[in-house]
Amino acid sequence: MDAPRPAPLPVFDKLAPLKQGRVLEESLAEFAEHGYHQASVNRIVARLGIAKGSLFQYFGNKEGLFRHLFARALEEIKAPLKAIRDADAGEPFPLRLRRVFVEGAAFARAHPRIWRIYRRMAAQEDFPLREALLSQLRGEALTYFRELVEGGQARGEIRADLDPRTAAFLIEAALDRALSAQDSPLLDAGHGLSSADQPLRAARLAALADTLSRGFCPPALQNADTTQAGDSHA
Amino acid sequence: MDAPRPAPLPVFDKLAPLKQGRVLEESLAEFAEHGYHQASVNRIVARLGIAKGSLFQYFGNKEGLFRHLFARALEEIKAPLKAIRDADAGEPFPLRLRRVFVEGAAFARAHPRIWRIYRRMAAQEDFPLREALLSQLRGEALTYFRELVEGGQARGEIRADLDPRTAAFLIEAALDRALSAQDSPLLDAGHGLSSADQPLRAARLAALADTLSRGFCPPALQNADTTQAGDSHA
Amino acid sequence: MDAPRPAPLPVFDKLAPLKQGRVLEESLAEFAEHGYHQASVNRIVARLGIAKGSLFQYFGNKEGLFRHLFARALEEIKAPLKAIRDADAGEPFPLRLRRVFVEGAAFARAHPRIWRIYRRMAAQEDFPLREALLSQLRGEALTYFRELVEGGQARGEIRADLDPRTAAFLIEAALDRALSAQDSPLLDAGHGLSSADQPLRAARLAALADTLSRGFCPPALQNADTTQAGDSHA
Amino acid sequence: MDAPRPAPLPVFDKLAPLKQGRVLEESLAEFAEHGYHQASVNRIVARLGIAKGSLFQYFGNKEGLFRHLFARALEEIKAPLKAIRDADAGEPFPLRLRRVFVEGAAFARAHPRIWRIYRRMAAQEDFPLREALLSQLRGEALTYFRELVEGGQARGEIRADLDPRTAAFLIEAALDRALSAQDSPLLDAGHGLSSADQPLRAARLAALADTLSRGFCPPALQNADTTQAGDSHA
DNA sequence: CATGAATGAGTATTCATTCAT
DNA sequence: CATGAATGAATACTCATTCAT
Repeated sequence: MDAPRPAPLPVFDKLAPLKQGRVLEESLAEFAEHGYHQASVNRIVARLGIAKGSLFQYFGNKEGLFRHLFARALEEIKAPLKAIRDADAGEPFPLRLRRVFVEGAAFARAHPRIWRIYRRMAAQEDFPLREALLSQLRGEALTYFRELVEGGQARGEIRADLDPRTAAFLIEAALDRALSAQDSPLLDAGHGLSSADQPLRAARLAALADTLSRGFCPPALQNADTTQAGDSHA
Repeated sequence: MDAPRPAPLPVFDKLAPLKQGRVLEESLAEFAEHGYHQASVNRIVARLGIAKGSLFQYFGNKEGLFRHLFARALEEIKAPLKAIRDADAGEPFPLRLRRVFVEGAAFARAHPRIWRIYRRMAAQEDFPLREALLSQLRGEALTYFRELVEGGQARGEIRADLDPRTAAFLIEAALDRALSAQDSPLLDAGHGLSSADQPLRAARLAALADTLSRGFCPPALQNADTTQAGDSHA
Repeated sequence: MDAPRPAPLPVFDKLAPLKQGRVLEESLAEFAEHGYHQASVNRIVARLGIAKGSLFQYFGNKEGLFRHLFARALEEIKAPLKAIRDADAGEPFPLRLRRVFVEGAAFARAHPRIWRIYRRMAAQEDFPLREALLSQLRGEALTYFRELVEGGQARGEIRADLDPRTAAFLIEAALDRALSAQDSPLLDAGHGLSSADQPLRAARLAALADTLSRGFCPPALQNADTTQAGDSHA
Repeated sequence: MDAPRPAPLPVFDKLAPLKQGRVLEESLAEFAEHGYHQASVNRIVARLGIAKGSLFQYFGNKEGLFRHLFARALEEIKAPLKAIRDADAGEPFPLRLRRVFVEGAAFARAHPRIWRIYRRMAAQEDFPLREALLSQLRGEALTYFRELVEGGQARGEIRADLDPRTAAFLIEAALDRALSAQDSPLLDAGHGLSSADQPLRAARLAALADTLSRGFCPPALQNADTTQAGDSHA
């Protein structure tokens, strides 16, 4: 379960990139729809129309498939995430936080299957890679949020006595829930994040970010409202 | 044989309460450890040292066991949760929010298996009862938080232009993550909530609540700090 | 399977006759509906609202129940069957054969559950008692039919060169199928025996008997038609 | 996974014909010996010495196996049955009826397991395919018999006032019982059809056919005995 | 290197039978 | 003597994994 197999998978890499793509696509879909244990190798090869043995030749076993899959997915994700991260270095904190929510939501919408797998992994103890990936991903996110906060403090936009880790924790919690609510009306519970109405969603995301921001700002800045509108919504 | 089996399970109720307790304990543990699908009836009866048939005589089938389990758990939970809810009606909002976090955390610590099952249900699409329970539980929580906020607004402790739903959403997100972080260092990521140090945990919880509160308060009240200490921690 | 247990069942006999009756009724129904193996002791006790252990105390086991059941059923049946047998000793053969069909059909209609069990027993190799009961019942029937035929021969109503066993075989085959067709449209296949129209059924039964009779009669009697009408039917 | 699985079973068809044969043989035997519900997939794979999963890979499930089995059996049967049907179109009715009995009996002897399964299906209400197959098979048989009779009527060999359906019903009943009697002394009850003595069996079959024929013929033909011998037997 | 038939330990579930109360 | 909880071998069925072709 936590055995070796960091194998470089020479077999799969030699495949036609087109086929590689299809394999990864369908596998990703299966894991997103059913989670790790409930995902069925039989179903994957059926979707793909390839031999069952091939998948095992490519990846050794189910876990190998998942590891490879997720590793590849992470690579594809890194660039856009880094882009979000670096794009707005100079702007004031509340705007940056808004952007984090809005772009984070856009990202989750753009990669719904990866997002779903990530959510399942976070809640399910027996996912392979859970430990490694969770600590890495979350670590990066928290570090980023902390730096965001610390930057704000350096510029006096955030009160100095706020522990950046506390702020980062809240940001991450709110963002995670907001993104989850997006594709599950049950989790959204009427808040509007799972609505099909894009402007409404944007407004709700902004409201969340702004309300958090307010909690972080020094009293002096409280009136200087960075948010033009209030956040009442239909 | 072809009924939907909402039956009142007369068999199990007649068992010696001691045995009932053991059965519920071990089953709860199995579901908490493995989730619904991965939980094994075989393993449960092995843990219990009883015959396979017995469990089916008690609950009809796996889903019946789970439903019974969860129904019982909910009943046991209701009272303490209501107690938290009603205890502090007269106090100022920030104190009430703190209490929500502290008591919520105490509750999750006291019922770690129920909490785990709940988290799995929220993330896993194919849990039985998921829809019903999630909408009920979350609905109640959000309603409570909203009323908390609206009460604060009525007393001028919270700015009037804050949408109570936004506030409730943030509270719920933060609380949920805080409670999850408690029993999983991975989710905690060094924040201190999964630490064995109870005062530290309490301080961290308070810090989360206070930082949220601050975001909700009107500017006038920002200085009247309800939290004596800052929230820096080792 | 062919073990002892001819036991006199002292326990069951001491029960209140009313309860005895219910037990036999419901058991008979279960075996008629599901056959021997598919019949469920669980279901029987559920129908009866008695303890599972009781049934085993009464009859030892499932097979014991069935044996007792069937024995009792046979006893109840004997009298009416004998009545049919003896009622018409003086009449001409064709009339007697008609009566056999009509009264046989009436009997099967009056005791549908016993008839069904009998049919299942005849086709299913692993019914308990199959051997004993089948050879007894069929033996009696064939003997009766043979005597019927021999009586007819003695009176010159049936040609002398007809082997009575052949005739008896045909009668039994036709009767058995006619009775079976009565409660199964599939077996009837549009012939009218499973119809709700009683006169039609009677006509069809008579037609069957008469056509057989004709095959048995000596040429001289062929014109003296005992059947007023032909047998065309809607 | 949720389809009704009318699937063409690509797996089994690719097996070595020798193995295919063994699988079908043993399965057929199991169903013939025990009927549908009492037949055990475990037992079948044990007989075959193959893994349990294999059978399910071939046929999907127990019912799929049975359906395939029966479909194959029907195909193998069709040709010889049609041969019987068409062989003797020009001959007089009594000879044709004899041939039906003799060849029918030969057929049942050649395919005893199929015959047994058929009998069980007819008596057991909950066989898969029962309705479809019974109505089809019996329909075809009755139609054939009716045409046989109508042909006889057209040529004046059978009296015009005989309802062909009545005649067909009797033929089918007698034939069915005769075939059943062949492999069960119990059903035969000393008539000679289950005897090992082939000429005796043939004589008894002929006697049954002839006696029926006689019942169908017009008076004028009664003396013109198509059967050289009477039908007395040892 | 692709194939896909073979595997068998695993799953949930049933049910006649026993026996302590 | 009635009770009904306990039993466990039986059932049909699944699925990741292997390996001969």
